[in-house]
Amino acid sequence: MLLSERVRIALADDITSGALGPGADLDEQELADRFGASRTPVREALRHLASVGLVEIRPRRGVVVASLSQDQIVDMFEVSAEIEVICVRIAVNRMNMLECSQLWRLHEESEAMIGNAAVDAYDRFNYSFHEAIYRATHNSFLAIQALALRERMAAFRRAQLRAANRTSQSRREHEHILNAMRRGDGEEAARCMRVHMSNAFSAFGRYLESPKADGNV
Amino acid sequence: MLLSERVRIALADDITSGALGPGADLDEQELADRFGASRTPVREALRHLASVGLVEIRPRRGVVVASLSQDQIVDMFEVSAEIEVICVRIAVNRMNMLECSQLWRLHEESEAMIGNAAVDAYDRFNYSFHEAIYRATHNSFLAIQALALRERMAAFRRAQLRAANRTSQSRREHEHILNAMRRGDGEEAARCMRVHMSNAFSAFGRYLESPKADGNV
DNA sequence: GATGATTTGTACGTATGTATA
DNA sequence: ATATACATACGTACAAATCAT
Repeated sequence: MLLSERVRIALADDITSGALGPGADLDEQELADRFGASRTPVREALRHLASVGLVEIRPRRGVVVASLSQDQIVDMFEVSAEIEVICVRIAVNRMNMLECSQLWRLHEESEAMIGNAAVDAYDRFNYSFHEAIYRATHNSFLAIQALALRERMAAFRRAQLRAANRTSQSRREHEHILNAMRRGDGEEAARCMRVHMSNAFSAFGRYLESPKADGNV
Repeated sequence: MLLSERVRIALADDITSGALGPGADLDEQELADRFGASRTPVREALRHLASVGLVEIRPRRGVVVASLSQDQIVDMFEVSAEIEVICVRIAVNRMNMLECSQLWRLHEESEAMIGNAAVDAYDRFNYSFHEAIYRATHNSFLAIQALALRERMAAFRRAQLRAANRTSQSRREHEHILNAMRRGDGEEAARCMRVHMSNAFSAFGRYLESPKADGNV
């Protein structure tokens, strides 16, 4: 694999996991030293991260981890919800039995992950669950776009999961979605997904208000 | 402005305008000579174009203008249609009177651009028209995403407009959309937009079959 | 406001991996 | 299968701009 790819993946992990918080500046030379590389592949990795919105490049002034205003986050949540609704509606019409059963299996496995102790495990499951829906659309382009947006919002999603009882409620909502999907009721599945996303957003809002609402995240 | 930015914009124009066709290979040194720059900024421009999907980088094997399979194009059209539908539905709920009147003004100006003689002018109008709808959503993130996708599909959109009578039909469809929007009927506007996008796609399909259907575009 | 230090932007050379003969 | 040619990937050096003093 290319060195620039390795750097990019490592940095993306650090950002989406929260190890590198919003606003943290990313010195090219420092990163190069850390990865035992030169500045060239580091630069290419940073440019790529900028194109997917994880970092912000201020020409000749350095690169920082993207920090979004509340308005921007609200906008992203809205788009994210609409995309998820589209995906589930299309998936209902196109998924095959294997894909449907895989979704149920994932859902069943998630039963062991409810509760605030296993938020990280539930977060990973949640990622797989939604990704499975994306794939069930049989539209690769849509799946890639949806996945990219989810990746970009990883930090916020994790935050909302930590709200009180959110994991167990999230799992119940998943079940409603799956039941509608199994019946082939696309409109009902879409409605359930909309509710699911709306609740996630509300939980994120409560999270924002509790610790410190400084307007940026 | 940064040199790499200038190169990127120039190349993006060449690709979306069709001057550089799908599959054309983009030699770093050659481009560097053409722009009077070194390979470094050219490389960064190419990386950026790859991230928005306009070119394809095959590691250590060179960069070519992206050439999409028919399946990929179908997928993109589908996503594009869904995005447009979302935008118009949201726009109906959020646009103000100024934005509404601007849409109508644009629409009226387009009357002079129907017919196959003015396809380029109509294409530019069409871009502005849909962009105005994006902005009327008052969701910057959505507007940016929608615009990026439209840019990426610029070549295909131009192609479908050249189908017989497509401009005049397109304009009529715009009028239906605008009438529903003015009435504040989001669902009807969404339906009209879906029809509009579907017809554009059909026109593109006819275009694909006529000259040479080699599977790639 | 000027000057030095630091960091990015650009240029260029070398090495590595790919494709072709 | 081996070797050769080639373009890219990476490293290094310099130039230019920003910032700190």
